[in-house]
Amino acid sequence: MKVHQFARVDLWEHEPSLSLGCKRLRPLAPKLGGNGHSIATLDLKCFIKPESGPRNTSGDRKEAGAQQAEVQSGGTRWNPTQEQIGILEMLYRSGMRTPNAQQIEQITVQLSKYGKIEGKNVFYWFQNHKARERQKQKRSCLTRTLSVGVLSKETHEDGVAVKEEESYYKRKCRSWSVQRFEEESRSCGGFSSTAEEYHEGSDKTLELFPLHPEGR
Amino acid sequence: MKVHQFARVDLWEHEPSLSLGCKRLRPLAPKLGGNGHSIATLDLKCFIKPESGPRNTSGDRKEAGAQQAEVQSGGTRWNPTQEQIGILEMLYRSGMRTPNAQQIEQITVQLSKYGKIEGKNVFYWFQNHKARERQKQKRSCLTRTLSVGVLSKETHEDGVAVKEEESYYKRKCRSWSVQRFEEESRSCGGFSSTAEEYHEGSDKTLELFPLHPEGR
DNA sequence: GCAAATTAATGATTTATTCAAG
DNA sequence: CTTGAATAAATCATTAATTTGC
Repeated sequence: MKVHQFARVDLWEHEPSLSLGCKRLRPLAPKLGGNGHSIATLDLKCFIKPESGPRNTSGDRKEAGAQQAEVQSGGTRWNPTQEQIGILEMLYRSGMRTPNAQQIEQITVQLSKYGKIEGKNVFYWFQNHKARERQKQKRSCLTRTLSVGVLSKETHEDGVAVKEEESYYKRKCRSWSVQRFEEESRSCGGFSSTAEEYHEGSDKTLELFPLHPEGR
Repeated sequence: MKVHQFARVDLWEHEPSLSLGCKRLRPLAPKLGGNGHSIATLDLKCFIKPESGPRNTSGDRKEAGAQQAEVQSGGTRWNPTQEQIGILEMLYRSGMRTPNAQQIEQITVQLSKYGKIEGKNVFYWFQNHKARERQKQKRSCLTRTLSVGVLSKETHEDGVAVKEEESYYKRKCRSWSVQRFEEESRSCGGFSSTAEEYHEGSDKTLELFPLHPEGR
């Protein structure tokens, strides 16, 4: 293990312009742009832009010079339109789970036709949808203690073949009475029919994009 | 390999335009002063740029000399230099825990003087450092049931809770038969996951940045 | 001493939880 | 109650340390 020893670095020595505080900060252009940067083999959220934070109810202080973006319709959280949701669900059903940066970008571009939207919304949507789907499964599985046992085909949870050794789940007890189901849940019939997600033999591996390389 | 076919929705009909969402609009005003919650404006990773793909560097084993930073280029993972680590730790000690986008950007700019680095590295560093600090605390707390606090010297695992983890790791058989004991102990009082802030002593009066309000 | 074999750290991602707007 | 947003925990993967046989 290394022992860090630092040599009195003089932080912020130059660049007075970065005057910390809530003063003014220079634009700081995003670094990408230098050389060939369009490879994009991976990676994701580059979409959560600074700001968009909830605005302070008592006075939304924006510092001077802030050209503040387009009105954002309220500035709160994204409120997806039906079209947007429809498309997202379709993508989800088709197997997409964790879109990478470019995919998110593309999706965002498309969805923006139907309403205001940012990349991070897309990113979060997939995160949440995936998580809640899983959650629902678990709960469902628990509720009806079915022992299907048959379908352990393990759906492609991720659009990509899940080569997980399965048996990863071993989360601890949570609020729901679940817990002891932890072990079982993933094998609880690779997604029983309750949810409307997968259904229909769409081999889900249809993938609209080359999904994330994802070494795992 | 599978051939991707896609759904009927004619998504992606046009060209991507590739402009990456990461646009930084408003400067963002720290919410601080708010009441109980509202994470102010934290938002983060807008730094993981698409690219930086892992590059297989056959060979290129760098000699572990006194210093090896700088070139780095290889393309694998970030390998912080001592200076970088020093600065990061200093910031951490001064109270910074979850820097927002701008802060990350600034830090990155500064740290790049000492070696190649990207914003996401900074982001991850804080995430990991914070998490591991907590983890260590927990472990420590568990090990010695006392709460004398202070000292936080080291980790003498007296076998109290150190052995259990065998079962926790059902990784694929790695070569190592490790048994790392990183685990829970949720019962370790005084350390709920929603704990406020974990300040180890230093009463950061220093604040290089407007510290994150950190509501939670 | 040295390099392969192990082990400990820790960078990078994904998943689970939490919070609160609507 | 649903779900967008954000954070924390878990976990995967690679690299530096360290140990070990020569």
